[in-house]
Amino acid sequence: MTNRSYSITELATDFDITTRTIRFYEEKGLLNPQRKGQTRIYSAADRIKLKLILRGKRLGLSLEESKDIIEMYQPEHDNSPQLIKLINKIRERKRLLKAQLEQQLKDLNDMMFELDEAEERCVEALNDMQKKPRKTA
Amino acid sequence: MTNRSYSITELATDFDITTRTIRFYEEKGLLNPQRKGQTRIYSAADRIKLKLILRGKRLGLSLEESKDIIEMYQPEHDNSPQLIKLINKIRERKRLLKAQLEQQLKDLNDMMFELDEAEERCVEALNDMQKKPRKTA
DNA sequence: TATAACGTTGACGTTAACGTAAACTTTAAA
DNA sequence: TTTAAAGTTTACGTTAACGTCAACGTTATA
Repeated sequence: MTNRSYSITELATDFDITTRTIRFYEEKGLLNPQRKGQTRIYSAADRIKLKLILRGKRLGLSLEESKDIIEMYQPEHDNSPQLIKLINKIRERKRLLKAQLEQQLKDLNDMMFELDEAEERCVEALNDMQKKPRKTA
Repeated sequence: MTNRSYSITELATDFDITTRTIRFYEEKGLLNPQRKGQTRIYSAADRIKLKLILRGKRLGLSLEESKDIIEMYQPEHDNSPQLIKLINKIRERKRLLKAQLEQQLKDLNDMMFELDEAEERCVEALNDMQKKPRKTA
């Protein structure tokens, strides 16, 4: 299933990006669609790769990092030393992601708290202005 | 307390950034340290602003957005319409941050899960290679 | 007094991630 | 058969967030 193929504009509208962006990702080696003549034909796998790239972006990864991660999903496991290196790479990446998320959670909590405080201060200032009649001294 | 002041290199080493970066933030209107002659003198408040900027960066905010947020903390609440606008701005920002975090949490969970799978596949492939003697056909 | 150590202001350079425009081909429909 | 809709390559432009000089001023200390 999901063995259909996609045109470049189809993917672009699906993911709300431009065709230029998709071609750019190919330029950078993140995608390698088949060709029918000149025209690019995207498979279901290509579509998934695109999804991975965009997800990476949302997480603050660079295209290079996303490329790295994509390559982890399709190991050319020729020999065991290569496999071991890949496993370590995956584990390291997981560590990085985890640390990053924990920091972001903390940052976001702090920021939310401070925005709450700021809002409160504003509301109180408003109330004070409503009580006291004028101050247009 | 914390009423001491800081030199630019002091702040730079504290936050592990360059002095150029700090001056750049000033250029963009995010900081406005006092001067003693030509030399910049940073207050505790300036230091906090810097912290806010860097936290914003970690959360994926642009400098413009961080600037916006910083301005929320120090309202020039001249009149109530202004205050009301600020309150709405704060609430909108909170909504944005919340939505963003939820997406990131989901993205990160997904990615972790998939990396776990990838790792497992690798480990299994390794085991298979260890059992079977050779395949150097 | 000279020579570091730290500060300053330009001003041009760099990188990532695309945007934009020109010039061209292929396919399908009027 | 022309024209419109998608596709292509090539190449230069753009923006954010700094990096990297160069040229200069101010302490302070050997």
